[in-house]
Amino acid sequence: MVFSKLLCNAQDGLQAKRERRKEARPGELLDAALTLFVDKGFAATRVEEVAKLAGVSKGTLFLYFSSKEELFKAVVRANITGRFAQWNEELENFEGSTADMLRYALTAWWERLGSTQASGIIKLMMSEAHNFPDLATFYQQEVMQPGNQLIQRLLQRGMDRGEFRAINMKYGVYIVLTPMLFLAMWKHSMGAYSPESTRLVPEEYLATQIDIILRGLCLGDAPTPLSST
Amino acid sequence: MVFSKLLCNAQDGLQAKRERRKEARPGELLDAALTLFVDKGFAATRVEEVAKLAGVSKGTLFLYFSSKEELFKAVVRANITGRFAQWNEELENFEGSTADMLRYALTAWWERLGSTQASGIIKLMMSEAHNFPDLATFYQQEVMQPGNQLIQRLLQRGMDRGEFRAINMKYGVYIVLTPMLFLAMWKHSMGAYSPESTRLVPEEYLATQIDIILRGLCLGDAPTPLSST
DNA sequence: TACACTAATAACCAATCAGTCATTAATTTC
DNA sequence: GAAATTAATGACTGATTGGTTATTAGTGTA
Repeated sequence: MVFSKLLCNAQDGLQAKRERRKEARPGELLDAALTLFVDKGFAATRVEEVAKLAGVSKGTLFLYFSSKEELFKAVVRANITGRFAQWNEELENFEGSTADMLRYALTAWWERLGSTQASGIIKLMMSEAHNFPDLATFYQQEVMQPGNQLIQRLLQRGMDRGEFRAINMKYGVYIVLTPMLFLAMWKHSMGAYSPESTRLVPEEYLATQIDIILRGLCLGDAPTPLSST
Repeated sequence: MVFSKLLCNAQDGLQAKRERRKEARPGELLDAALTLFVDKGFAATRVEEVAKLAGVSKGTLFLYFSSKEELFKAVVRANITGRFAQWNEELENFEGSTADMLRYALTAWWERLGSTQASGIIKLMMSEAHNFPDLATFYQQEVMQPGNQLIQRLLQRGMDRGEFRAINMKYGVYIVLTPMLFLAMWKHSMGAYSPESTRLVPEEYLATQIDIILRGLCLGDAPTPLSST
């Protein structure tokens, strides 16, 4: 995070000395853009605000990014793509039960992505996908697809080892995906407006969801009343 | 739906005769606004487009709605608020098991809201809540809060009758809420960009989720490996 | 210190768009 | 069928903002 520097630049009103820092600018602009896009959405964010938060003029921003949309794409690329390598490896070498593996995967997701600013990008994508088809396609290929495969391998392991019951793989993936996406969305939208009594603590929410999923997924007789209508 | 009329008005280029229809205008404008807001989001929708789709001029729109934001509020009011009366009553008088009641509630939600244009409003609220605080508050009070209570009563019934195991009520509500919100979001965002092989069929998705939830919620021993890390 | 190079700026432009209002015309009344 | 009423219009305004460019100034070199 280059943020203390950023804020410093932006703050002092008295004609901050004009600095030439060709290397640092793109990263600082990207950080500023992430913050504002996450906070206000794509359309509502003004490029001039981004520039200001990064401590440069609007003209400078366009020196490094050819348009607002390119800036957006760069933010996504910088923050999400490429996280999967480490994750894949970790799970590849996981030793314990698949139930524990699922717990680990979801918890790690929360700690490394969900609880950080990066989760705002997920919300952003869900919110603006429809208005930026090419970005949606990019995100689908770079993020959703690898994520899907990762979850799928996890579930397959559980079934292969006789820990999980056999379920339709497609919807199994969504079972795991759903609480993650919900959490990322909720945190950045209605969550802020729910009254104290119903306010969600992310870690507790995740724990509950994991518990339900595992009860529903693991082998064993289905409990009491499961008659279909 | 007043839509055939709408489209007809909007279509024929040759100077459609100026009509005075004070009663019909608001409803037609509301329908047009719903369509465009759902399709493009609040910020990206131009009031002039709404007017055009409704077959009137922009000036006429402002004759019936004092601002774009008021128009948005009116759309929410017309499409979501007030659905709860019928629903509450139906569930109040429900006879069968609580598992069946949950199945019924979620299926009914899908048929009456989720599968219609109205689900777009849910997506819209999640997407733009942060930028329109007063609207978010309104939605929280008029939609989220009654919905919460409805689910809570359902879960309480299950526990009171010894069908569900005792769980923390707050997170129990989110267990039921999550798949609904996910479905509404997904359908209007990334869903359109996922490849055929992972494309979700809403009814099947819901059925899977209900199954998992009920296995996780209903009484009975927790299946095989549930050791915590 | 003078010069060359280019990072950074700020004034500017063109387009967009929510909201207004004087004017027009459909309908009702007498 | 003329006058009165008001639904509907569309040209206009003012504010905003993405993007451009001529100018300014920091930095390294000789």
